[in-house]
Amino acid sequence: MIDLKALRDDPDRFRRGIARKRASVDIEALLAVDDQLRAAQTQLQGLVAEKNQLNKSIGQLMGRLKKASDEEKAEILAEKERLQARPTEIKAAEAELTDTVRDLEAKREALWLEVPQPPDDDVPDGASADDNVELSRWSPDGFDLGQPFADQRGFAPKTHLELGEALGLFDFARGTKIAGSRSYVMTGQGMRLYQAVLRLAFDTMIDEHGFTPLSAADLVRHELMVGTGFFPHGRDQVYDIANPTGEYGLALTGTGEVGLMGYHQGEVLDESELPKRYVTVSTCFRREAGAAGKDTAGLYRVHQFDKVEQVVICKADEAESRDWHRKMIGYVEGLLRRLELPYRLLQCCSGDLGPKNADMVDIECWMPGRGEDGPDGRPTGAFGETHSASRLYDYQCRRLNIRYKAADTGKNAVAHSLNNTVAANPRLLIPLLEIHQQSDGSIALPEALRPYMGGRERLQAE
RNA sequence: GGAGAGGUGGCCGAGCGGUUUAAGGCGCACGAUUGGAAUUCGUGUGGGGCAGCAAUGCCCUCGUGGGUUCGAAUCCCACCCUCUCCGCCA
Repeated sequence: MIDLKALRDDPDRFRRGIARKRASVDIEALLAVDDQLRAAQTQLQGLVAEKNQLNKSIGQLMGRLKKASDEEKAEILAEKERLQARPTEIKAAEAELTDTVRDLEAKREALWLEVPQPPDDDVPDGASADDNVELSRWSPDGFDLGQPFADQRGFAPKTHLELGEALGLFDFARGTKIAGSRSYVMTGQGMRLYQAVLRLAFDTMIDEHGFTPLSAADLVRHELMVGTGFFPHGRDQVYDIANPTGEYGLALTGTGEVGLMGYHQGEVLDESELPKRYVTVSTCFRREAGAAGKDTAGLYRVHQFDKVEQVVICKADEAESRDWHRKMIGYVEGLLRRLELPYRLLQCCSGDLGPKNADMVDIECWMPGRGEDGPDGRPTGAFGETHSASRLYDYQCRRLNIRYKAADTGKNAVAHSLNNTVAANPRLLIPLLEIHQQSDGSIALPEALRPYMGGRERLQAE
């Protein structure tokens, strides 16, 4: 939700933002409704003020009634009759105006919610993910992203599906018995690896980066889904449990961000408490509506998964927001390096940002078993998105009503928020298995994971 | 699931149709007193919105929404939420 005052002051900035995001939102209609609404409000308030004044007089008059003599009482009551004529008159006009105001408020709200956060000026312009810009890439010693896997390692890579089946790490056939398409069972050392990656990611955020671990609910009120910006747009991606008795139901969250941001919903924090840095590991649920037939095989796109997520709530300062964004991306880079996984940073273009973001950087890991098939009928490898770092400024905190008392002015200000994946499984297991596979079909485990794997150095058929 | 209690400002708490622009207290801020402090005294102290260059004025807000009334924290209806006890339960 954008700042309406900012829109009034500089509508052009928002017009540009809408064009850059390839959105179609009627700013002119919003501005017009806003003008009408404020005029009506002013008029209504004048009427109510007059009514209140008169009623106050009546109140004072009636206060004298108790001590009054009989003839004074008659006078007072007659005076009251006379005085209450005008308030009665105002009431009728007021009712009509109130309807107008409510109607305009609803219209304004609907248009207002549609206005996306303008992308930052340094976000490259573009229509879709195809226009995203690679910022950097990294790969561990001994792996060259410019060379085919087979050429540098001396054998053709297997896909994570083939590896997992051979090593007994997961089971799709039985998974679908339990939960239908896009479901899976992590088995044996596969389940252990799954947890090892999450634990490494989680512990690193706490011990090395000072984040506060939280466990908030994954089943949350609709109100919070609206506040975090996943409702109403995106509702079709959510497993939603309508409440048969009340206005609000519950929904299963698609990311830990929802619970973490909901923690401070409606609060006024003190500036000295900021920044708030939270990390959680949560189960995420996504319908993947509209993705039918896409990435159906394997662990890439599933309905239920687990994710370590980081969130920062900081003061309303662009430089500080930008600084946190870099840091939060840096934490992930550190983790991926420790996991010895080749990756690249991708600057999302304006058209790929979504309504909430001023800026978004995706991190993609190299997955040798993904991508188009080569001449030998085997996949040639491709980058696949594993992380997404969002910078939202005050857009989300305004919806959630998360504010803080500014130390210098003493005024309340809407805070800024950011979020980024730390590790999402099972997807991150794809590059992990595919990159670290050996010619004998075993998986060499990066050193950082070994303590979480009972000291094992590799996974092999047992 | 059964039974009951309750939602008032940062917190505690009074009010139960009109002199309430929500008493009183605590906390907090500023000021006075003091050599400095404690004490004491004084002043101020929620949020949202509209108008205005501003000072300021006004409107809304006593869980939420509706109703009765000239007038609602107070009366009526519906809903939401919280707590306690019993039952069930990882």
